[in-house]
Amino acid sequence: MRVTIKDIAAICGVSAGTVDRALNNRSGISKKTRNKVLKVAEEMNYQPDYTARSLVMGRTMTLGIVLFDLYNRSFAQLMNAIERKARELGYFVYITLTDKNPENERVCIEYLINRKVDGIILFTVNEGEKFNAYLSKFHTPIVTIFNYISRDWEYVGIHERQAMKEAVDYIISNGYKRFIYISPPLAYEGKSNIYTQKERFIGFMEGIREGSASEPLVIKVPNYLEKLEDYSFEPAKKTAIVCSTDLYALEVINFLKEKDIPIPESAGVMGFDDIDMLKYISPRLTTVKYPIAEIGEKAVESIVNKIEKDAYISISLLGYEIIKGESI
Amino acid sequence: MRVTIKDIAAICGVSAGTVDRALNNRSGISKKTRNKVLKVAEEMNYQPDYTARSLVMGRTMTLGIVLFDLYNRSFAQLMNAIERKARELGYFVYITLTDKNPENERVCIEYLINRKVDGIILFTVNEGEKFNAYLSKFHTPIVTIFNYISRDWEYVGIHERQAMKEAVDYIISNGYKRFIYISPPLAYEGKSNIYTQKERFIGFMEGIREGSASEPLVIKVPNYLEKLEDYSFEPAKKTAIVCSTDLYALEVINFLKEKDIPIPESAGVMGFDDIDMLKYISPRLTTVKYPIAEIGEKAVESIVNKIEKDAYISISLLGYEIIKGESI
DNA sequence: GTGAAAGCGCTAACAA
DNA sequence: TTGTTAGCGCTTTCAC
Repeated sequence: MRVTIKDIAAICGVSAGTVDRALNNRSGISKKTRNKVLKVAEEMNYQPDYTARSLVMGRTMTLGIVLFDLYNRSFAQLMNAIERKARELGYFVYITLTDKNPENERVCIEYLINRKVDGIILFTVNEGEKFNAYLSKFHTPIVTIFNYISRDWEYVGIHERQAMKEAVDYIISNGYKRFIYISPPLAYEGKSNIYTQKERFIGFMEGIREGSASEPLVIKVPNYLEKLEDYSFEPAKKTAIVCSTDLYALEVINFLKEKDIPIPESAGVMGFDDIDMLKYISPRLTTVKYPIAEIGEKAVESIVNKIEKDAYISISLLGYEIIKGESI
Repeated sequence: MRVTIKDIAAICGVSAGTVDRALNNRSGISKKTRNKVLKVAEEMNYQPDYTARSLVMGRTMTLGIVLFDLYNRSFAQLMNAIERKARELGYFVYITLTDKNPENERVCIEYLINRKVDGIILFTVNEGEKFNAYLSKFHTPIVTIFNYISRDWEYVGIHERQAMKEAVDYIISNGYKRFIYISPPLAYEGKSNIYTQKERFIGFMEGIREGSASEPLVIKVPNYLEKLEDYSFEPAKKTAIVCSTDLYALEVINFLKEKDIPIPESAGVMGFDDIDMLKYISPRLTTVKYPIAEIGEKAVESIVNKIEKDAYISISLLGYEIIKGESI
């Protein structure tokens, strides 16, 4: 069996309370006893039982992370940053993946709550009043990232809308007149939280209007490449294909290459996210970069502050940058 | 405060034991009482406290995962598979990242042990007798993936050596006479567990010998691209650059493109891993594919079986496949 | 400075 | 069928 404080107490001829005082650096114990206890604990390779401690303390030093998967965007980098920062602050990380299933997400949240996580970092696919009320029930600190829910929850992200608008400005300044916008997630409007995607789209439309560009073709279907089949790409009427994430942009690039449509002469391509794989792909994709690791770190810092000092660290929206590649 | 079984017991006018029987579907309780308890629990939105249950049951229904990071190879896919399978079997997943730091890895393992995870899936960077003994101390089920430790621990992986040998056979059959092998991790020999990388290298050398190819240039340094600077790549003496992972191969491809060295005419490139990003990169990299998700699933199944039925499901090495791209 | 005792929320063995 | 009791390993309060 594992060594417990009782075992140590028996060997040292002291009480469990005293062992606790020694082990956890509490006051009201003599140097001599402390050293003796510490030495025995060391010798016996004592390892504290956190489940017991959690029960009595009511906290677990654990953060729960809810993502829909690890494929998309730069989630791997995000998780890396979260895990590192969390452990730096003494916390452990439960990760749960929801597969973009709203109901599944609630299951995940309840699992985390029941395991008494001290806080949750949530990239939700749920939305609305009802969900908001649902979250409130738990009285657990929650920080949302990417998909916004409401003012009730701390939010860490970037100014998606403005970033996309600026991207459009940049494209227009490069002489593009016609636009295609690709964002399949927009089809989930009303069914799932697509805040981030909607913001990007709004920013896109703002840019189009202010730049007096002609009415864009907006594609919201999963088989978006098929919709490009009939489109006539010609150098004379430069078309920019704006994609709401890099992964769509990469598919589009593959599509254009297959059709021998020159990039960026006949068709320009714009991405969003600046995933790290881009450096291996030519032409270098023009895209929007934002500090993904920082989002993770800030989220952790904020929630830990809430846990320990009962106040979130309010984060203003983080910066972004247009990466000027060869595809526009 | 949270609703506890005591609250429910008081309201229903029964004892805590009875509530427990109802909630956990145990025998020895009348239908009537059970329904009443269930109804009240539902109404009060009772949520069980797993920390308490864990303490008394001595298990947490949690698996700990130890990886060095999420950047490399197809770890995102691996984690996805592990998380999904684990939750399917009723387990939750703690993820810890070690940054390839052996000492850090031990800290992670102890954290997991102290949090009483029921089992650990370990992609270790440690090795040797001492580490083996260290792990034995914990009496916790462990399944190792990728980096092998010893017969003491269940292992899930592929036949790396044979896969690489077959890759070399394939390259030789394509008329390559000269070889360069790139594997910077080999420099950590003796300092860190590089089993997987060593196996691949051994397989490579076996292939070279059996194919009677000339002595290869083996590069084990981090700045491996510099070592290629002086090499003369010519169509007349076709050289194959074999990389121990796709990421090195992608860097090499970028390098060759920059130097205008035609692929595969003057230099062929071989990767290993078949990371999903390859489909966006041209030329299509020739590489070795293996079922990464299956590795995760099998590891989970095996360890859960050990936890619940005290026997690992022994996994024979999983299959692999040479993906014939355009780079060889 | 130290010990004794109560209790965190739940499970399980034993009585009734 | 149900209640009672005794913990799981730790923290914390209150005596001494």
